[in-house]
Amino acid sequence: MRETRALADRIEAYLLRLLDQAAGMIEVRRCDLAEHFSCVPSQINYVLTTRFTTDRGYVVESRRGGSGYIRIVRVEPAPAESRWSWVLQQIGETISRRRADSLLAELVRRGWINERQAIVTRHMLERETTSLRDLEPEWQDLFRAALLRSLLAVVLGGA
Amino acid sequence: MRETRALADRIEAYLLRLLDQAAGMIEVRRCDLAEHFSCVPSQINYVLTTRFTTDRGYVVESRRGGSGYIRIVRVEPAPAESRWSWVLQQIGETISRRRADSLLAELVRRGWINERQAIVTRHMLERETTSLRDLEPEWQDLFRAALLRSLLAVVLGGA
DNA sequence: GGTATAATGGCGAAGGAAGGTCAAGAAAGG
DNA sequence: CCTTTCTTGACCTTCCTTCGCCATTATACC
Repeated sequence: MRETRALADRIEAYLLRLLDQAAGMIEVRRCDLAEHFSCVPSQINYVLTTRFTTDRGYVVESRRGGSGYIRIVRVEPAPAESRWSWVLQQIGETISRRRADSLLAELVRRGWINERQAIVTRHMLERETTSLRDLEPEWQDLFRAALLRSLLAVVLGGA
Repeated sequence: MRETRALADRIEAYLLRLLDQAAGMIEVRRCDLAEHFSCVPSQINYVLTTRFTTDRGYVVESRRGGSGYIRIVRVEPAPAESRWSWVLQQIGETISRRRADSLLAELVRRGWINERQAIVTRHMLERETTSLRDLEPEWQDLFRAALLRSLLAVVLGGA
């Protein structure tokens, strides 16, 4: 007996429905969900890691131990999917100072961030990268990329 | 019959409420609290050591023996000191994941950032730190501190 | 004043209650 | 077929709760 849709899809749909009803933020218990769908608990993790990713505009937090929980938050305003993925692509795995600067300039030109945000971001990028100047150069570009991704996630995410 | 929230959380909430009512400084008796929540006294110690830490801006003093007490003081930034410099001081040179979580929780409690900002920040911290997991641990804490400084600079408008 | 006793609080180990991770195999899709 | 996606199960980590025993202080009694 084959289900029409994969279990993972049904769990995803269920969580999305809950999110709609609850204004974008829910807390569930992994074991409850697993029981509800008669599956192993780790199936829930699979759904979370494949469906509720940052790229799609979700943040998942959890706590272990007694009365633990899993919290799913839809980040608002959903960082306009295409916009965000474009930015991620521009940043890539590593990014030089020069490329970071020009990317920030481009974001301002497009009106995605304002001048002030660009200035603060540039400043932090510079300041914190040099604070780790003892690190080998290849790590620095990796680090700058991580920093820039995070900063833009916050700025573009309206946080 | 399972409590929705963990006992430790309820005790924390209770103490925070008392602190608010009492302008940031309270004295309680461990045994009274334990009785009030129908738990063993050491549960109180657990709450104190996990919730009312220096990272979150609290100082706990106590005295044993007859008429002993536990005093909890919320440490506010000195008037001359800006929020930003207080935050910088809390972060320090390096910061663990646990301490970062604590600090973010306290910033939310103080109303300096909102829940959503904290969630996104926490998530970025986690995500980007593990993306550099091949780095030696001491660098990771250094990196986390840099990341947290930068993110909060943007969110709080510091820098 | 010294000492015994009662009244506090502190500490660390042990157990329980969640959730997380990883890898192997099955199913589906191309 | 071959690749990708899904599903499961065994084992791990984190957080909470309780318990037993220890340390310190005030006070009553001599």
